[in-house]
Amino acid sequence: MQANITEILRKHQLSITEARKKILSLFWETGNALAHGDIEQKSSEDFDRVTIYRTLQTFVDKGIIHTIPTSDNSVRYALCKDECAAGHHHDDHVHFICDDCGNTYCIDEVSVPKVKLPKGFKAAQTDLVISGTCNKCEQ
Amino acid sequence: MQANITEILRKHQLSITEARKKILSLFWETGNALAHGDIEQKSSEDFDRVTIYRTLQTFVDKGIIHTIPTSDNSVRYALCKDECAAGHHHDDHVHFICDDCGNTYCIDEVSVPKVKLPKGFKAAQTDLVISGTCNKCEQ
DNA sequence: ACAACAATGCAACTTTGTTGCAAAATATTT
DNA sequence: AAATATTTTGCAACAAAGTTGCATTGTTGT
Repeated sequence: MQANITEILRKHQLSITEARKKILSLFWETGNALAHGDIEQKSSEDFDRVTIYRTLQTFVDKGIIHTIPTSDNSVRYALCKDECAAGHHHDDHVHFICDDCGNTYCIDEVSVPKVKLPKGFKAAQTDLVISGTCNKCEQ
Repeated sequence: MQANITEILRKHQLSITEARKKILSLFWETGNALAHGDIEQKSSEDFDRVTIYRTLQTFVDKGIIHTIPTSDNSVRYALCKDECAAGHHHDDHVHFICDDCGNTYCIDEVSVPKVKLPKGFKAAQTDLVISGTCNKCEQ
């Protein structure tokens, strides 16, 4: 696993640093998406806020993580599938944000349906974000 | 038109104030969605920042406008259709954000497709946000 | 081990969003 | 139409989020 993480960094031509290893492993451990604030809480003793900003930006640029739009001004980030590369995101799955626990999931099983846009509109990226109650909060 | 705006406010049991009239008319004039920042730019001489925050929040609560999630920490707002009421938003249309000009459109012609979620997940709201090139920026 | 390069931390700053409270505006009552 | 009650606004002060430049530290390749 630890080997796995350095491998990912290497594959994307990033130098192996403590901050990057730690932040990347956070994504692996938690499984679901993280907001900047989440990461800051879980590693504020280890790293400066600025480093987190820059690391997340780097990961997005390199196609290691992708952003998930939200309506509450707290963009979430989640690991990309292997097909994503620098500048080419292919995260065509549904994202689910639980109103209860706040967790954000990538629903890989469901893919985003193709949508026909009016004349002149060209889609580059499609984001389907569903909010509601997740399977853990549901009784 | 001006009559129209006060009518909308009255219909939602809001007192008629300069700030609300101005902000609401901004939405009518521009046609497409506005971020808080946009409104601040277009009316900073007339109103305090705080008033804009509160007014937008009030409009969302009352079902006059709805939010559009984004990946850049700048939630946009757009006018709701008539069916929306306090606490009950029914904005099941697609949103389009142009990467070029930054404009955000409500694509009323296209409605958000129903999605089947894994067991235990219950959808409360579904947002389909497409980014790319709009019909004005497309040559 | 060394030089070249990249990443980090720090400080200072800008922007964005929030809260309490007094003043002003709007609505309601008589 | 004036007086009262209620709501909204502006201000100030603050908190949180995000950015930038630069010196220091860490990483990489030879």
